[in-house]
Amino acid sequence: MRPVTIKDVADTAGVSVATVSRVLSGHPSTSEVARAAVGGAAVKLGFRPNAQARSLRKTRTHVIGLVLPDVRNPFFADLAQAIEQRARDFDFLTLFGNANESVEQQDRYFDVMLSQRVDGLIAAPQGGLSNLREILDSGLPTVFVDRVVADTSVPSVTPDNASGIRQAVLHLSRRCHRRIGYIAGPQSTSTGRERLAAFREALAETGADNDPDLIFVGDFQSASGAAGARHLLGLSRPPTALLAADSLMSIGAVAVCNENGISIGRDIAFVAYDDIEAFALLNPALTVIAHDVNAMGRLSVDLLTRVIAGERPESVILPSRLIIRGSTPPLQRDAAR
Amino acid sequence: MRPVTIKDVADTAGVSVATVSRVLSGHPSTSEVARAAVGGAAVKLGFRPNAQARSLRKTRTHVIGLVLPDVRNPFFADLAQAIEQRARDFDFLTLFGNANESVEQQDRYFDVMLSQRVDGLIAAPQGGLSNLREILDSGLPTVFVDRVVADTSVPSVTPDNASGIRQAVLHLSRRCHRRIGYIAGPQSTSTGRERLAAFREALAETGADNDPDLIFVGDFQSASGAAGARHLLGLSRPPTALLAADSLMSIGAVAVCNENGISIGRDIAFVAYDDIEAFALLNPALTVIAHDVNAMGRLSVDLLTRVIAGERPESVILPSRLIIRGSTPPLQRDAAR
DNA sequence: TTGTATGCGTTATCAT
DNA sequence: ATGATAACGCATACAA
Repeated sequence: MRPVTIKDVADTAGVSVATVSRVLSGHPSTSEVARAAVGGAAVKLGFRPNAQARSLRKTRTHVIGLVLPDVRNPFFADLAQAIEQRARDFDFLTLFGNANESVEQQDRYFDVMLSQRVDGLIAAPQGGLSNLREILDSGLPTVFVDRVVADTSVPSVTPDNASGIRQAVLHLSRRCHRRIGYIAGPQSTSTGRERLAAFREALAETGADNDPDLIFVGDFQSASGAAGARHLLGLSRPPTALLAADSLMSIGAVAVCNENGISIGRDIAFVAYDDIEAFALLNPALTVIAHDVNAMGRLSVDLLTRVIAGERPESVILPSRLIIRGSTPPLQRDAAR
Repeated sequence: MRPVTIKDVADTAGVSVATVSRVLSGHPSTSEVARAAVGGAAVKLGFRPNAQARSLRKTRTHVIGLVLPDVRNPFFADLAQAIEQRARDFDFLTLFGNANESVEQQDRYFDVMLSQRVDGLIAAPQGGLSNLREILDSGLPTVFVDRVVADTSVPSVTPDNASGIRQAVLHLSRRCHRRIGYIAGPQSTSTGRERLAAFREALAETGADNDPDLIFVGDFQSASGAAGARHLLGLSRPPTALLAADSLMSIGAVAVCNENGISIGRDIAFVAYDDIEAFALLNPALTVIAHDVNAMGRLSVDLLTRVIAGERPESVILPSRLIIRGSTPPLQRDAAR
């Protein structure tokens, strides 16, 4: 079953390949009869232009690459959806790579994107500059989303990590919590680092306990959230409130609280990062640090199109918003601890 | 910044393009000196083979297409992850298309996959045969996953929908529920149809109320789950148990129960389709119809590789398992209704 | 308006 | 083992 080529169409339409090409790409210099003949032949033969051949000839592929750390993380799934939809507006196909929170897989996808000659790249990177060297050297238009790599001039769209964490800690502080357990993200990511730094600053600002034991560094996966909760709850002086740096770790942590019969909202306060739909269903519902994921996706595509056009757009920081729900009631008798 | 080609490498290595190609593709007929020279030049210039040109020349692209209905649905996100990881084992890159539960977008992605000349296609289709005509006619190796299209000879990997629903209804029946509200999936999908049919059969088998009002047809999105719950709870004779045909609709339905102060487990029983992590966190945790999503993903890739190899593998149906949790306690005083 | 011919970057055939 | 060259499918400069 040999694929149908432009030559086959030309033969059955009784014209040259050049005419077929012109008709199919909407070139103005085509006669009515040619359009009819070519159109008919193309439909009859079920012709599909070969994208490889086309983008070999032209310089552009009309494909953008998207490298994200983890599709199973609802935040990134939503982001992928938003980016893909927006890319569609610009007639870009999104080639999606899931790095699975692994630097090796991320690097492999960067390689693939280069080989596929994508017109641009949107990535939520991890690790340092080293593995991105080739991408940046190649001149491939690139935009970072959610996460960034320091010491690059790559435009980015990121959440206001510092503000989000600060709002959460201030809120807990107003609820009289002084021992706040923090399940941090991996320090190989900018979000992991920024959120942890913001947490420490907020601790200082509010005068809450700055106890190293109260900080557990996870890896943005639910298992590490569970491990973090186990560590924190097992402390001789356990925290009265928990704050986790992403949704997956929050899920793991909540599961551990449930297993141990520790009632969120009554025995312990809880704030999660990222507002995923299921968090509102919990009883009590979870207080979260929320973002406009859709805007984040749209903006990253918009920035990328401008980079492709040769501009150097400014990076964007999107506001974080604390949504207060039942998991962080005013601290009562627990304060005695 | 013109991309580096094999010609550039040949020039700086002082050999012909043929030799460069042979060295780079590991052809045995190469000398040690040639390997060294080419390798050095390639690294020095940061050469990336052009995948377009390569797959234009060869017949294979080493890319498989994956068309799924909705990345935001955790079931499909997990499935995408599993498929991608397995595809990697076969050195296949996964080109991902998100149909957004829309037939038009699905069709557009089918088109794209054809144009990109993917080596194979895995899809969870919706709608009828019509829009798949071209794919099947083209001879593109294809496998269906989760959903199927009737009257095709496309191998598939699907969950045992009938068994899953039947187990759930029998379980509720044993818990003495006789009025079970069902939030069905769209009848344009095989899963939507099969699950609804199974529900009706199970109703007959258990002798539970077969009241048309107790069936609400949604679209697999959370908003329709909410609408369904509102409809069912507003009935003059409301159900004592709710069953929703996917995780997103379950989320919407649970949210509505919460809003209306209807306590799941106490005021109403609830069974959700698909075992997503957050469902175990709810209080009480949700009873679910679960599947081995990872196996489903792996198997679909395995089947596809066999189709690509020219075989005609048998379709696979994976077992459904009912995981009983707190949301479906024995019916007590509510039975009076 | 249409056709001929060339080139995009790579692989493979055929000599050497 | 290596080099020259044709071919993959398409778009376009140039001629007609």
